Amino acid sequence: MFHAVTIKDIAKALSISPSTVSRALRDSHEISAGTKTLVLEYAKKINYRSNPIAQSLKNQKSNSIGVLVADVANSFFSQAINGIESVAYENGYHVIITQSHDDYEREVVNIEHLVDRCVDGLLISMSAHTTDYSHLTQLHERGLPIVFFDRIMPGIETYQVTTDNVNSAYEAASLLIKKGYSQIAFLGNAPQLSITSDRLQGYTDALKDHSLRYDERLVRFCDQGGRNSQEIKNILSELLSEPANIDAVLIASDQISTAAVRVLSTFDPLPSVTVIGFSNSTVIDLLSPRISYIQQNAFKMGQIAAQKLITILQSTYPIREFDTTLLRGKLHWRGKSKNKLIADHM
Amino acid sequence: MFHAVTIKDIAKALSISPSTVSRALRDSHEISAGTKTLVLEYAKKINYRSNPIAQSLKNQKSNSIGVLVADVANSFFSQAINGIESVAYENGYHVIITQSHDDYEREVVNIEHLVDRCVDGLLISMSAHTTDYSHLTQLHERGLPIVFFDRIMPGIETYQVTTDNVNSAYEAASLLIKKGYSQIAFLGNAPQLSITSDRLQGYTDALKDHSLRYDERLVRFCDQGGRNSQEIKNILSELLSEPANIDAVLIASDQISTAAVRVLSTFDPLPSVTVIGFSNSTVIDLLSPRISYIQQNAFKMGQIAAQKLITILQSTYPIREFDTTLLRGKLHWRGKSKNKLIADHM
DNA sequence: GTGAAAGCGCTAACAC
DNA sequence: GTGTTAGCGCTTTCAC
Repeated sequence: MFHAVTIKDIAKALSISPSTVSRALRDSHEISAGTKTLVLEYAKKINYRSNPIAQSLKNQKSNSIGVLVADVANSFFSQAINGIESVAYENGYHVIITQSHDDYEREVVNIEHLVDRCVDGLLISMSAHTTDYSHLTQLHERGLPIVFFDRIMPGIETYQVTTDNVNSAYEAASLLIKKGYSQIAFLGNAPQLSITSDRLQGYTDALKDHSLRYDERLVRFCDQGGRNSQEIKNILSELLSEPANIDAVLIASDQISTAAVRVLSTFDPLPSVTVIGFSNSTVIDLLSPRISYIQQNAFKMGQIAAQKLITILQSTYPIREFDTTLLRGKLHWRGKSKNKLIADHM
Repeated sequence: MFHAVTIKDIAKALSISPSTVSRALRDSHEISAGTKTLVLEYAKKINYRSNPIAQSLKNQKSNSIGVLVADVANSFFSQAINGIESVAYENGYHVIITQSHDDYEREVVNIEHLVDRCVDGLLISMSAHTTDYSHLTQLHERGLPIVFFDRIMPGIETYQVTTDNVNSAYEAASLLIKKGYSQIAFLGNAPQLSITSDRLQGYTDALKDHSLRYDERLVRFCDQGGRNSQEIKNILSELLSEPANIDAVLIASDQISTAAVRVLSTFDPLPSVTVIGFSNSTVIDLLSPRISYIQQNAFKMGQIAAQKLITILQSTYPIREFDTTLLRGKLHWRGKSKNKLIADHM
C-alpha cells in the first residue's frame, strides 16, 4: 500500500496536532486561514493523499456504490455502466461492478461481497434466474439503499429506473401489424423478469388493439437467455414451420436478439421472417440478416439510477416517496412491408 | 454500513477475548479445537461477517486489484475482464474496474484513484493517447505490482500478457497476399500503442517476405481510434481512390474494424475492398459488408494477467525474472480471392 | 492456549 | 482556533 505520508507526519513536521491537520485538510470553518494554507501547501508539497480505508472505517461509509448486472459484455449494460460511472465519479463515489451472469447463486454471493465491502448503496439489475428476492428485501429492510434499474423489482419501496417496456413493445408489435404481419411470435428471456413480462404485456396489448388473436403457442421464453443458441434454434425452427408458421417475431432481450440473427443466418434458405428485437449492440444496424430494433437509452438509465441512489445516500432525512422512471425506447425499422417480403428476400 | 456484529460482540457473548475470537476465525494453530468450533458455530449462527475495511487498515492491504482498460463496452475488454474476474475471485481478490476512454488524463486520474483505494496491484491496458509513462514507472519503482496486458509497455520490468500481434498481423497480411491482393493498406490506432506497432511490424514483414513494396501512403493511424467515424470515412475514401487505390485493408484495432464496416456500408456502390481486422465482437461474423477477422483470446489473456499479478502479490520473496506471455490470435477468413472479387460483389 | 494492549490512519466530541 | 483523547474493527506482539 502506498500511503507513505499520513496526517501524523504532517502534524509532526508542522508541530501541530493531527486533528488540526485533519480539520484543515477538510476545510473546516474552525481552522484559521493561516493554518489552512500552511497545511495545504505542505500536504501538496509532500504529495499527501488521504487514506480512504481509514476514513471508511471511521466514518462507517465507503463512498462506493456496488453495481450488479448480468454481464458487462452486454452492450446495454456496459453503456449503463458508463452512465453510472459518470455520475458516481462526479459525486465522489467509487463504482464496484459485479456480474451475475444471470445466475441466482452468483447474484447472492456478489451482493454479499458488495455489502461486505461496505458499499454505501446498491444499483441492481436482477439476474434472469432470480425468483427468490429475500436477499434483497432483507438488505432493504435493514436500511441499505438500493436502486433498481432495467430489470426492476416491483413490490419494493425504492427508486426504479427502466425503459417504458410496455409501450416500446406495443409500438414494435403495432408497427409489425401495420406493415401487414399477422403471425407474430414473442421471444423472451425468463418470464419472471420485469423486462420480459412488461414487453409481453405490450405485445398482447397491441394484438388486442388491432383485433389479432393472442396465440399462446407463439409466445416463448428462452431459459438460457441467448447463451445457448441451440435452444433458440429449436424454438425458431418450430415457430417457422407448421402449425405456427410465423411471419414476424418480437424479441424481448438483447442477447436473444443477436443470437436469433445468428441462428437465422444458418438457415438455408433464409426464412421469410421479419425480426424486431430489443438491442443496444453498436453494430445491430450492420447485421445480416437484417433486424429492426428497439434501442434503450442505457447510458441515461445508468445516470439516472446513480443519481437516484446518490440522492438517497446524501439525503439527511429518510426518503419515503419513491418514483419509477420510465425512459423512452427508440424504434428503428429496417424491415419491409409484408407484401414486399418475398421479393426482398430473393 | 452493515456490520452489526463484530468480533467484540462474539467475544462478549462467549466470554472470551477478542484476540482469541480473531485467531479462531482465522483458524490459527494456537487455538484449541474446542474454542474454534465454539467460535465458528456462534459466528455462523449470528451471521458474523468480517469487516474487510478494518482488515485492510490493519494489514495494509486491501485484497483488491485495480484494472484499467480503455472501455468496458469494447468486447475485447469485457471478455478480458471476465477472465480477470474469474481468477481474482477464485483467489479471494476483488476487482475494481476503471476506464480511460483512451484519454491520458483520465488514465492518470483513475490510476491515482485506484492507488488511493489501496489496491494491492494493478492490471493495465494502456490508453491510446498515453505517451508519458512516468505515472506508471513511478508506482512501479515504489514497488506497486503492475501487470500489463493487451496494450503493453516495453521497457518496464514486469509481467506482460498480450496477443502475438506481430505474427497475427503477419498471417493476416500474408493470407491477403496469397489470395491475390497487392494494394493492401494498414489502418491502426495511435502509433505509440504496442498493439499498433507490433501489428504494423507483422504487416511490413509480410509485404517484404512476399516481395511486395512497402508504401507508406497506405499506412494510416486513426487518432480517434474509431470513435470518430468521419475520420475513418476520410481515410478510407482516400485509400479507395487514386493514387492509393487499395484492394484490401488490414485493420489493427477492434473499434476501427467495426467502425470501418459501418463506413463502408454507407458507400454506394459498395467498394471492392477486402477487409480483415482485429475484432472480438461476438457478432463480427454477421456483419455486412463482410469482414474477415483476427480474434484474440481475451478471456484467457485476462486470466493469465490476473494470475501473474496474484503470483507477485503472493510471492514471499521479490520476483526478479518476468516473462512476456504471447497468446495466439485466431484468423477467420470470410473473404474471396481477388480474381473472384468483382463477381462476388454483384 | 488465551488475554491485554497497542496501533493501522483518520475523525470528532470535548476540552481549553 | 487548536490540542487531547478515544475509538472505528481488526490483528498481533507480548505476556502469562
